Parts: sequence; structure tokens; C-alpha cells
Amino acid sequence: MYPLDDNGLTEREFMEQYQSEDYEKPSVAADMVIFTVTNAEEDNYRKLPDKELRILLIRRGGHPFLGKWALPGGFVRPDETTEQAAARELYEETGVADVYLEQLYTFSDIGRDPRTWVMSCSYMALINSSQVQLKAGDDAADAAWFKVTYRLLRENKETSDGVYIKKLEYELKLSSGDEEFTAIVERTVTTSPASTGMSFAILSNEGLAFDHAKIIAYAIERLRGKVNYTGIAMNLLPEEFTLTELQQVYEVILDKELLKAAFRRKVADLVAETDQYTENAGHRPSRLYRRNWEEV
Amino acid sequence: MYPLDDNGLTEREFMEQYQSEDYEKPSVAADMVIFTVTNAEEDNYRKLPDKELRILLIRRGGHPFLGKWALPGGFVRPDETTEQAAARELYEETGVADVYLEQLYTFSDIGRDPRTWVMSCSYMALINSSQVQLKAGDDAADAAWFKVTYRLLRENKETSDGVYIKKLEYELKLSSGDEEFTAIVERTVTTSPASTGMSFAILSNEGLAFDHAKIIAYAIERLRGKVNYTGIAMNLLPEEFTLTELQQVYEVILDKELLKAAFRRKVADLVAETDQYTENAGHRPSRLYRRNWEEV
DNA sequence: CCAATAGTGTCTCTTAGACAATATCGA
DNA sequence: TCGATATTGTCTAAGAGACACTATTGG
Repeated sequence: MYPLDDNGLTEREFMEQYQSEDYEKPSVAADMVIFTVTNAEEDNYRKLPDKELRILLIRRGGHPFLGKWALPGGFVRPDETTEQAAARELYEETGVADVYLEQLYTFSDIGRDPRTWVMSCSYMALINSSQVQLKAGDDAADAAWFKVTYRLLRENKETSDGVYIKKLEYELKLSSGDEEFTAIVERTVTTSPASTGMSFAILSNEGLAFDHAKIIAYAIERLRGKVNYTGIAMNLLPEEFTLTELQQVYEVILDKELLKAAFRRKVADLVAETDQYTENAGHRPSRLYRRNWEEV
Repeated sequence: MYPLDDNGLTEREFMEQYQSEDYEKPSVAADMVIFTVTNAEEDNYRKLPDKELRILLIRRGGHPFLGKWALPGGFVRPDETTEQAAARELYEETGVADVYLEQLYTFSDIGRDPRTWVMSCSYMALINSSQVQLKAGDDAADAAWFKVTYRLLRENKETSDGVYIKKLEYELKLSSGDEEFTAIVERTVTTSPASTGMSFAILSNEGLAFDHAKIIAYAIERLRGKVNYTGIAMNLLPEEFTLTELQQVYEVILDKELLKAAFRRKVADLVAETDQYTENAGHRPSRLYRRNWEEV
């Protein structure tokens, strides 16, 4: 009736004698790259404001990396999933509950946290800046939204001994008010006849704690990749938006200019018209759109 | 000189007094979906063999899920990354060391392992069947390569109260010799004005242990997605291959037939000609290709 | 010879890029 | 009126889908 294992135990007997404390375990943190898009102040009354891509960072109030900036996050508790932990931290940090949340990658390099064995299960959150209402966290002496740019600096390909290595060097620049710092992140793709591998490395890093430069780089790459074939960018805008605003969001994420006509054709199926228009803009009013629920 | 935290400690002092044993920690396992493509036996001497997509499963020799099939994997040790743990398990299970290995997702549902709090950091490995040499693992009473199919059964969209829900029901069928079982996995995408979320659920499950049906489904989705815009499929073939073989690999992954001419145009930049040809095939010889290192 | 695969040519249809023309608001 | 953005049209180039035609082998 009840199958027995090699020790002659039923499942119930096995569970009763099971001890999990025999080996060392890691701490697991959920860390988040929270993106939002904000308007830069504009001089000209009739010009549209430029958009800026920003992420939330928290100044560390304790060791290690005291005074450096870190991603919001915290340890996962036994009664929650990593995703619930991320959502909880997000709510504690920003007061926002209902957002786009996507798991990115679990970082587990040894020594990535000097205290002890800590893995980071990282998430990306997209919120629209009108929902934000910054709260001070308990572990945080300070929190700020940093403008992000992420640009390819150098590209290097080499082949040796049947192994092909491609290295891409990116500059990650973060700025908020008077604070500004830069990290250089290298993405290496190794391809041999039998295998392929990808890895990130931090070449230089000024103001960021832990390996968070890597996590941010990973998040931006994911965001850039998904923007092109999903409607993910609309999570960064309020419910109603103009197509120009949507295009600006795409442009600030991809860090390149797009052609208007082609852009509108491309997103045509992702959005649905409303009867609303912008007003008092100093130029022709723009129709407001919302997400098209039918498609995708 | 040395910055002090709120307790007046330097970083060194902080590290010396730091205790990490204050809270409960999860066990973290690295579980792997190891794909390979094998030839089905063929009757006709001049017909090419059909390809089959297969994954490695191990029959559980202990509780829980005694006798069920599980993904190869094991707990991550303090001196290794999750990726190293996956590579180690892969080597122990198959004797193969140099393969394509990609992290998929970290599963952390509470109760996913009835013993204790266990997260699974899952990986996908691609190996070509000629490298394989199956070894029996210590925790495994048995191991086998299962043929996989993954098909959309039903699609359901509904909108209510400003929330849009799309459910996709997939049938995951695994078979090896006389063993055959089926799991139904549902992928739910929830989109509301403020957020979007994605989740997997297992609706029914015959022979698989834990939540491994979900992990396999996730791996297949990732593989299908990447096949279309990368050369990832070539990791499933030996160093030299014909374009028809490559097309068969694409077809068995995507579970749909492709047009020859269009396929060849599409992969043209991913491969490089050799001077070799197939022989004794009962039909026109086929040129052998290898991966093109210059591109992508 | 012929069954079967290999490899190429070409037509169409769709999509992306580029650019231009026209429309409309408010200080 | 004018400076700005909004919206649409069209030409072209590139790519995907569909299908057909020719080439080559071993039994």
C-alpha cells in the first residue's frame, strides 16, 4: 500500500525523521531594479518635456558598503516566495502595491556579500511615476531616483584555439541631483564547438554596493530586449497616454531615436484609441490611447 | 578615516560581530532540464531519421515522490555558485563537462518541497547526443531520456473589472520506452491598468516529482523563444552538421514544419560552409556546415 | 530508373526605414 | 502668424512565406 524507501520507511515516517539542518544554507535576498520614467523640466512652454529613465537606489546606512548606494531589497522570509518578498519590499519602499514585476536572475557568486553566503534573486519592477510616493525604509538612511544611461563603450571579438570570445563593455551612468557615478560592466559571451556561455563582470564601480552594477545592467538588457516585442513599456505610463509619450518611453529605454511613422505602425495593435485629447499644449492636441487588452 | 555606522563600528568591527544565524534560511537546489536531440529509428534505408527532443529524468529512489521522475539536480554548496552546482550535477549525471548552460528561473513556491523550505534555481542545458554517456547517480535508482512534446491545448481570454486575464493550457507529454505520462500546465498572464504578471500552474500531473512539470514547461518556452533569434539550436548538434539536420532540430523544438528555402536564408549568417559532404545516404550528398563564429 | 534528399530561383506579401505633406493648437 | 507637435501617406528596401524547379546519389 505505502511504498517504502531503501531504509524501509513510508513517506510519513521519512518526513517525521527528516532533518534539514545537516548542511549550511545560503541567505536569499530579493533585490529590485525599480524603473520609472520621469519628465525633465523644460524651458519652452510649447515644447514637450524630455523623458528620463530612472531607478530607485537606497543609500546604505550600515556596513558593509556603508554610504554606498544599493538596490532596494531584503531577505526572503520562510512564509513567502521570492516574488512576494520583492512585492513586499517594493511596497515598503515606495508605497506602491500593484505593479509589473518580473524575475530577472539569481546571482550567487561566492563572496558577493562580504558578510556571509547570500544569493540575490533579482526582480525588475516597472511603475509609472505618478503612482510613486517615496517612503524612507528602515535600513535606509536615504533613497533617491537616479537617472540611468547604459551605453556600449567598446566591442571586442577574438578567436583562439577553437574558442570564440566576444566582450562588450558598457558604461552604466547614474545621476541624481549632485550625485553622479559611473560603473563599467563587461558582458562576455564564450562560444566553443561544444558550448556557449554568458557572464557579466564589473570592471570598475564607484558608488554602488555589492554586485548591484551587474544587476542593474542585467535589468536594462532585459528591459531593452522585451520592449521590442511586448507592450511592457506601457507599464511605465499612466492608464492614458499619447503615442508620442509612448515613443519617448521607447526611446529613453533603447537610447536611440525612432522614426514616428514606423513607430506608430509598430505599436498600432498594442494600443486602443480613446475619445480624449491633450489640451493647452501650445500646439495641436494629441489623441490619448490606452492599452489594447485584446491584443498580445 | 574609517566610516562608522550607527553603532559606532568600523567595517572590520562590524564583520567580526556579525552573526548570520538569526533567521531561518532556505535550502537552494540547482535543477536542470537537459535537452538533447536523438534520431528515431527509421525503416527505409534512404529516408533520413526523424529527430526527437529528449530530456533526462531520474527516478527518485527516496521519499518524497518515491518512484516518480524528477529533474537531475542537487543542493548548492557554500563554495560554489548555482551555475557551478548545475555544471557539477550535469557532469555527475551524464559525464559531460562542456555544454551550453543557461539559468532559467528560481522557483520558490511555499510547500513546493514537502520536506522543508527549498528553492530551486533551474537551469537549461543543451548537449548533443553523441557526447552523452549516461551514468547512474547516487540519489537515483534509475535515469532515462524522455521524449518531450509540449502543445497548446486551450486558450482562454477574459476581461472583468479592468483586469485582463489570458490563460494558456499546455499538454506536456513525456515518454521513454514503455513509460509515458502527461502533465497539464497552465500559463496565466494577468494585465491590469497598473500592472502585468505571469505565472505557471500545474493542473494535472502523473509521473513527475515536485513542481518539475512547471520547470520543464518553462524550459521549453525559453528554448522555443531563443531558437528563433539566436543560434542556440546548434548546441544540440555535433560540430559539423547538414542544414537539413539543423532544420529538423528547429522543427522538433518548435513543433512545426518549416519551409526549406526560407529556413536556409534565415540561418545563412549563423553557419559557415565546410568542404565536407555526407556519404552513402542513398540520395544526393549534403554539404556539412559548422557554426559561424564571426556572426552573432 | 527511381525514391528520396539537396539546393536554388522567384514571385508575392508583409514589414521597416526614410521622408514628406498636411493638420491643428495657443501665445 | 508662427513655432511646435500630431497624424497620415507613400516610396523603397529588406525579409518571410509559398511553391516550383533542377541536381545528385545508391540500390
